[in-house]
Amino acid sequence: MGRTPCCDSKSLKKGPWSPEEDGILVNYINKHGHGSWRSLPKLAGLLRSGKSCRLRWANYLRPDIKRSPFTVEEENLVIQLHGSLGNRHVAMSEFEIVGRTDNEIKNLWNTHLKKRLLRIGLDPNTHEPITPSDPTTAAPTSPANRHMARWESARLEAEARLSEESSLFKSNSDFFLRLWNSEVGESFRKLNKEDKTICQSPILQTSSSTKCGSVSAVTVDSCPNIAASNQVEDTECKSFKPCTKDPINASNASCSNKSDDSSDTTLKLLLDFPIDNDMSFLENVDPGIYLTSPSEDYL
DNA sequence: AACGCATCCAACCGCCGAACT
DNA sequence: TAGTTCGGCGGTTGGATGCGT
Repeated sequence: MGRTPCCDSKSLKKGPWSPEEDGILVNYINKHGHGSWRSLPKLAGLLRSGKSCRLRWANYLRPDIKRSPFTVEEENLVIQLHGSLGNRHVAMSEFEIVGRTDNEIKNLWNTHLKKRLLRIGLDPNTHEPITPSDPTTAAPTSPANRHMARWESARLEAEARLSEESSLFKSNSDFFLRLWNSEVGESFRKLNKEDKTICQSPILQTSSSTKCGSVSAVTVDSCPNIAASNQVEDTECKSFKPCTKDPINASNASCSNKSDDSSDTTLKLLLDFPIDNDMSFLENVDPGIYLTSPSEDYL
């Protein structure tokens, strides 16, 4: 019973890839496509596991990978998306951040962005300001830091929104085609077909850290207009507060049992995203604190 | 120059669901 | 249907490199 093993794993090579191996893999895939990763190493003449070949190709050799450093816009987008998607780096890389691998995004998050959030007083897991009552987090939460945290949240929110709006209007048809073909579209299709709540969809079930109830509260906090106008009354996911500034969240907005939700609604939610962020909290604040604001002090 | 520490990132590991026999 | 492998994902590791003392 069961499949036969593809090869003797003991004879497989591990560790860094040599340029020769890279060349063999690239040539083979260019000629034949990767096909079955399981049989690729044998057919290509590599002493590697199919898994290793797939990783090498996906994370390094693929021709559409950007090798340049992350831009500030990309970094901000990653932070923003992390608030919505959690650690679903693959979804970020495939859907939103073109040319970046999930591994790159993962590394960026773990080495830079997590620390950046901590430094401005935000919990990287929840994206909420760290409270003094939380004994596991030692970051200071002085009034100045809290202002900085909210300031940074609002700034990231606005930048991500502008970025997405611009890409949305640049290629509307392409955007919605991608949206429909993505997990989001699949969720809509399943929703209509099975009359189930999207909270039970594989998209959300597979998310380890951002299941239905853990969409970024900071996002909502920093755009109260949305929290008030777009918050979905939720029977399945008690704490779900979608901030529908992005397609993913737009889909999450159907987290209620309203199975008649449609892409029209999603589009409306997207387009209804308020232009004005509530920056009133910046009033009555000593302007001096912005001299060391995060935007001037990128880590 | 030598050392220790911090950071980066490619690659591996472990797990899970799908696919296969 | 059961047992096994495959493919894919998120988490983690460890060697290479940079930087400060």
